[in-house]
Amino acid sequence: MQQQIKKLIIESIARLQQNNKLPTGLSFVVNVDPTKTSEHGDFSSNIAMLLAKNLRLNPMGLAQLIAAEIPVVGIIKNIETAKPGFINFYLTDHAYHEIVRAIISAKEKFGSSDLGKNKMVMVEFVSANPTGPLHVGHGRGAAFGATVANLLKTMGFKVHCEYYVNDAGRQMHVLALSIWLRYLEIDRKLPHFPENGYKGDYVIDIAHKLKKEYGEALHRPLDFLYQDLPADANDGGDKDFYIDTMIQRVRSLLGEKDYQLILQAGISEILTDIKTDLEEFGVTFDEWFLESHLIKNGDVQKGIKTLQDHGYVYTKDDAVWFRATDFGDEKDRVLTRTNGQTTYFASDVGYHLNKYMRGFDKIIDVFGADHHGYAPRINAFLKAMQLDINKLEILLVQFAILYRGKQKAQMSTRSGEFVTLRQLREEVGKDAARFFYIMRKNDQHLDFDMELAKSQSTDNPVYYIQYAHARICSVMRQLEDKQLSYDSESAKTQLHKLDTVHEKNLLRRLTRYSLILQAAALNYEPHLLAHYLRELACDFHAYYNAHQFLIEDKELRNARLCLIDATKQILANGLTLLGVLAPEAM
RNA sequence: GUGCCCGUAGCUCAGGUGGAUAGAGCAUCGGCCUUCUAAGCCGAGGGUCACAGGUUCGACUCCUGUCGGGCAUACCA
Repeated sequence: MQQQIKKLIIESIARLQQNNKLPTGLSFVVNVDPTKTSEHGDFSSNIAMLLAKNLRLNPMGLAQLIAAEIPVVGIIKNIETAKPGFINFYLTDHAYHEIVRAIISAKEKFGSSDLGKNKMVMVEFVSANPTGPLHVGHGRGAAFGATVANLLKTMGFKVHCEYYVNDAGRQMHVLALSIWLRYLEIDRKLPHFPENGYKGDYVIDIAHKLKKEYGEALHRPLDFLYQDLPADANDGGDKDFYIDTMIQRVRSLLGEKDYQLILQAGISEILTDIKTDLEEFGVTFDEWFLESHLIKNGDVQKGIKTLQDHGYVYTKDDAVWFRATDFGDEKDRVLTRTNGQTTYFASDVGYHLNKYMRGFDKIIDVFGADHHGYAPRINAFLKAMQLDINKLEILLVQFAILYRGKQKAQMSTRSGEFVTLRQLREEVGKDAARFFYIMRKNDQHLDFDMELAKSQSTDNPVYYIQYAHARICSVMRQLEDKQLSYDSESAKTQLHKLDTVHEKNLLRRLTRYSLILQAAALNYEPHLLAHYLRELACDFHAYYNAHQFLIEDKELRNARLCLIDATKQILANGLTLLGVLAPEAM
């Protein structure tokens, strides 16, 4: 409808130019916006004010000139000009009814479009290190990424969801060490657990599984391990040096075969846990991409070598550096460390190279906010490789701060004191969690109040929306009890019966759905949809309280039921995109 | 110190590429269940859009500065 109105305006201006009422050769962009209040009609354009500026004309006069050239036919019921120079368009009732009919016939497909033209989009999200269960911070990335992916799919993009598994870095060794020490602790007391080790209970669980499977086969004499160890942090030493020394000793003590066995067992346990956790959260991936795979298949080295060939690499202090500062980063970045090992950044260079090679039209990285310093680095690399920077979209998800009432819940993977995503789901439920996570803009801090999410009351927007859906289902269920009928076919021609304020509001709201969906998808802003659904539910609840649907008047009953049927459909469509159930009864 | 994000009602937040009288929800106060689910509805109060300049027909929105908060500034991932 917006497009139609835009076209009408452009045609009007063209006619004015032909009649020499306006100069030719103007360049302008026509804006047509939905109005905030129905007093200003349904859509409004500021074109007259924009043109008046360049032409030095009176905006109001120009608005009237343009408006007078637009025929009042088709979807247009009326055109008015207002104060500074707005042109306001009023739609015919027929245009509104058309939307209802479209919803009823398109059903769950309503709102989707082919805007994406089957372009391939990769969305990489969550990508939490496989060193422990997902916590509530990861949950936000999961909900956000999954919803963005859903939205893009309905816009006709081909979406590929990917989880990048950092299974190759130092933290994996820390994990292996932590597991092995816990394994030993089952049978004996150890002098000290590393400050920087993973202290969560899940490590102990994995240790017990190893014990069950391998018995004491992984035991080793410990004299060597604890002999002349450097001091740990609790003794005023360096916790990294302490744990690295220990890892080295454990590797030689266990032998590479047994060491890898422990490490792989750890990764696979944790990864399986993450996978089922996300599945239960309604989040699935097309691919779990391993960092180790990237190293094995040579993509990391390939990335470094290409940079080298272009002369963007130098050696300093026996380390290999990328000249990131030449491409807008604040400092140069190490690719290969003095000890010969490649950095996380080197892996990411390889990974992004790999992503670009796979031929996606758009690549979206959803990062936690703590990675925001990372964007310039990646961009520097892309520029150096002369890859299209605009293909990559880095979306930052700010932290979710968990509240239990007014009490803040702190989290840290190392200390083992954190609220996991699983705990959150068990406490507030999947629906509330999914909704709360995307309720706020992604670059906004999120105060997640668990008490509120749990409460089954007015305060809770999830229930408010779901309740609207359930209410409509309930009405439909009671048709038979009351020995009434609903003829959806003839209802389509009886919509003119809808003329109350509540009905107009609801119709108006329904016409906005497609626009909101498009904005939410193309700007990666799922919160727009969440807010819209709340407003739609609000319009419905008001309508419900003001009027009866199951009434004697057959035509009016048909029309009203048709309207709430369409409302139900949009509620269901929207909730589904957000990963929230639309219950038939509550 | 430098970079990024943020500052809107008592609280939590919306306010596409500048638009009309700055909006929701919670909380507060006052009403509505012999009628389709009261997990609901109706009404009221509540604001120097952090502050100061600038750009223009018009600024919560864009620019500059100041103040305040968060995050980041590794040869960790």
